[in-house]
Amino acid sequence: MATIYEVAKLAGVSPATVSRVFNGMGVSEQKTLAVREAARELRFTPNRTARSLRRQASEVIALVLPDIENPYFTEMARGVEDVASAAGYSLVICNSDSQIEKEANYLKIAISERMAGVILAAASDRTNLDDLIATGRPIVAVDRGTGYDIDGVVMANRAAGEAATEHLVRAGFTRIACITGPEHIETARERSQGWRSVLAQHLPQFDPEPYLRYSTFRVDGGREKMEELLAMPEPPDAVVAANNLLGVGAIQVLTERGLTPPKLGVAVVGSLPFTTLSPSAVTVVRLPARHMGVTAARLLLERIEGDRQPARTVVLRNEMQPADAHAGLVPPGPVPPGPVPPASRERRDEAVQ
Amino acid sequence: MATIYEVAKLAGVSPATVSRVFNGMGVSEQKTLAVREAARELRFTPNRTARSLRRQASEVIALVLPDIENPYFTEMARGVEDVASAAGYSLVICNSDSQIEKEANYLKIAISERMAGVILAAASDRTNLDDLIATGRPIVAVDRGTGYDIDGVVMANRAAGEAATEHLVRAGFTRIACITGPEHIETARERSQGWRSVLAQHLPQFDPEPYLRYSTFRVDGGREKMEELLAMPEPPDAVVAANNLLGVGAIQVLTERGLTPPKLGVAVVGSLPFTTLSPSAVTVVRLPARHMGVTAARLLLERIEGDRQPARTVVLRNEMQPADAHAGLVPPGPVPPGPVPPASRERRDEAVQ
DNA sequence: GTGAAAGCGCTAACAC
DNA sequence: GTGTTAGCGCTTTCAC
Repeated sequence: MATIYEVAKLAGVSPATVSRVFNGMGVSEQKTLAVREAARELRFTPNRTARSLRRQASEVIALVLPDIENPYFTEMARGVEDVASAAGYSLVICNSDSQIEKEANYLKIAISERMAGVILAAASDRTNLDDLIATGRPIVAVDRGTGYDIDGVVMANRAAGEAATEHLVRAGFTRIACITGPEHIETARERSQGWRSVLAQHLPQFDPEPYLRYSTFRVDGGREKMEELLAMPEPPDAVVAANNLLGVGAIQVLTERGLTPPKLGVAVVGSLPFTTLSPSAVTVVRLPARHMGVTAARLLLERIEGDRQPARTVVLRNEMQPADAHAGLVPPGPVPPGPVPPASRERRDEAVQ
Repeated sequence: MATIYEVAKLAGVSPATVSRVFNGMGVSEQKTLAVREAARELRFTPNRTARSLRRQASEVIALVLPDIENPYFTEMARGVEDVASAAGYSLVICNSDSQIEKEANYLKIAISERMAGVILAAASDRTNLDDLIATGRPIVAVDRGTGYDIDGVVMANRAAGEAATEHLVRAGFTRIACITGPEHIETARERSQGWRSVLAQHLPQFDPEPYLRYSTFRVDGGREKMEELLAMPEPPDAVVAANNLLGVGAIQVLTERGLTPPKLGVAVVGSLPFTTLSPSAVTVVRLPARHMGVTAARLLLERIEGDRQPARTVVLRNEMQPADAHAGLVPPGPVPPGPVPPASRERRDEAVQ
C-alpha cells in the first residue's frame, strides 16, 4: 500500500505537501496536480489509522443499538446516517443485542478506536459509561436515558402510552390490557404509566394491574403475553402494545385465533412498517424514529465541534395516526431542515410529563 | 488518556511488558498483576489506532449493506455478528443505501482503516472493487455476485422463484404475475427467471411477459407494481413477489382493496417476520438469511487467517414453507455448528441452476 | 508556499 | 522473562 512518502517522491515534493493536498491546505496548483496524479498512479489511499493516531481522533461515529432487527432502530439509524454523512462523518452501527457485555465491548472499541462520538440506545439503565465519559468523548443517549448527565433524545413515551389508550377508550373498549417491555427499560415503564393513568381517569372502576404484562421488546414476547392475556378468566377486550414488535406478536396471535383486530381492539406505540393489516384495523401512535436519529446526530456533531454547554434533553412529540397501520411505509423524506430544536433544560423525567 | 508508558512506569516495568500482558504473551504472574492493577488505576484502554498502525491490520470487519431497513439484511447481519464476535472480531455495519457512491465511500474507509475484511452485499453489479482487492484484503460477496473472482455466498434464487411459482400453479392459479427487483441486480433477474421457467413448463399457453414488473426491492415498489397489475385489462389472479418487501407492498395493496390473500394468490420469496397475516394465507419461500451471514463470516475468517485457496461460491438452498407466513419469528437459534459447507467449485451461475 | 523533523501509542525484533 | 529501540504513516510545528 502506497504511502505519502512514495507519492511525494513520485510527484517530486515533500511528504508534508502531499498531506496538505489531501487536507485541503494551501498548495500551489501545479504541485497539487502533480500530487493527485502520483496518488492515482500509485492507488494511494490515505491511512486513516495513522491520521487518527496523529490527530487523536477519527471521523467515524458509532451508533450502538440494542436490536438491529427492530425496524424502529434501523429507521433511526437512517436518520443518524444522513446527518453524519452529510457532515463528512462515517457511521458504524453496532448491535449490542441488549446484552450489557456486548454493549460494553462496543463502547470499549469506540474508545479504543478513538471514534469521534457515540450515539447509544442503552441496553439497560445499568449501562456503565464511566470510561467513555472519562475520555471526554461526546455521547448522546437516544430512546432511553442512561443515568448520566449527558445529552439525550427521547420520545414522549408517557404521552404515547396515553394516546394509544385514550383511543381505545374512546372506541368503547372497557377492559384494556397493556403489554410492555422489560421493567428495567425506561421506555417500557413510561409507556405503561401512560396506559395506567388514562385508565384511572376514564375507567376508575377497572383494576388494570392484572392486565399489565412486562415482557421483552420482541415479537415472541408479544405473542407469549397476548396468549397469557387471552387465557385469563376474564380476558381483555383490547390491548395496548408498548412497541412495534410487541404489537406484531400480539396481532399475530389474535389473527391466528380469529380475533383479528378490531374484534379485539389493538393500539400500538410505534409504527408497523411491514404489516399487511387493513389500514383501519389498528391504532398506531407513530414515533418519529428517523427524526430522533437526525436530532441525536445533530446534537452529537455540535459537541464534536466543541460545544460545551450543559447537557440537553430533547423530547420528541409522537404523531397520532389512529387507523393507519400502513403509515411509515413511504420512503424516507428529506431531513427536516433547520437546527436542533430548542433544548429543554428540564430533567428528562419532568420533560416527558 | 493513559498510555502503556504511564502504565509501565506505575507498574515498575517496561512498556513492552505492558504490551505483552495485554496481548497474552508470557509474562510472570507477579508483573502481570502489577500491570493490571496499574492499568485499572489509570483507566487505561489500549489504543487500537496505534496497534492497527503498527500491526497493519485491525480486528474489525465491515459489513456493507444496501438497505439496513430490510429485515432480510439485518437477519443476515445477526449471523455475521455472532460468528465474528465469537472469533474476537468486531462488526461494523455500513449502509450503502443502494448508492454506489456511498458504497464506494464505505469501501474506501474499510481500506483506510485497514479493516481485517469486508462482507459486501453489492449495491449493483457495477460495484468497483479494484482498490479493495489490490490491498489484498479478504472480501466475501453475499446475496449478490460482483463480477470479481472472490468468495461468495448466494441463495438458490432461481430455485426459490420456481418454488414460489410452482406452489401457486399447484393451487390452481393460472395468470401468475411477478414483481421483482431492479433488472441490474442479479437476484432480481434470477428469481424472475425461475418464475418464467415454471410458467413455460406448466402453463405454456400463458404469455408471462406482460405480467413481469421490475421495480425497487422496497415496499413502495411492491405497492406501485401491484396497483399497475390490478389495473391491467386482464389482471393476474396471483402474484410472485421476488423479495420480502415487495411482498409486503403487494399484500398491503391487496388488503386495502379487499382482495386479501388468498383471494388473490400471493407467494413471496423471503420471510415476512413482521407480518400479521393469517399463517395460511400466503406462500413463503423462506431464505436462510441468518445462515448466509454465518457462512459468509466463516469464509471471511478463513481468509483472514491466511487461507489462499481459489475463490469459492456457496449456494444456500432455500426452505419451502408454504402456508406459514409467520415463519421466522422465533428468536434466532444457536449458530449451526460445524465448518463451512463444502465449497462448490463451479461458477455461481452454474451452481444456481 | 514548502520542506525537515518530531512524535502520536503501540508492537516486534533484538539483546540480555 | 524482560528491557531497549526502531518504526508503522500521518500531521504539524518550525524554519525558511
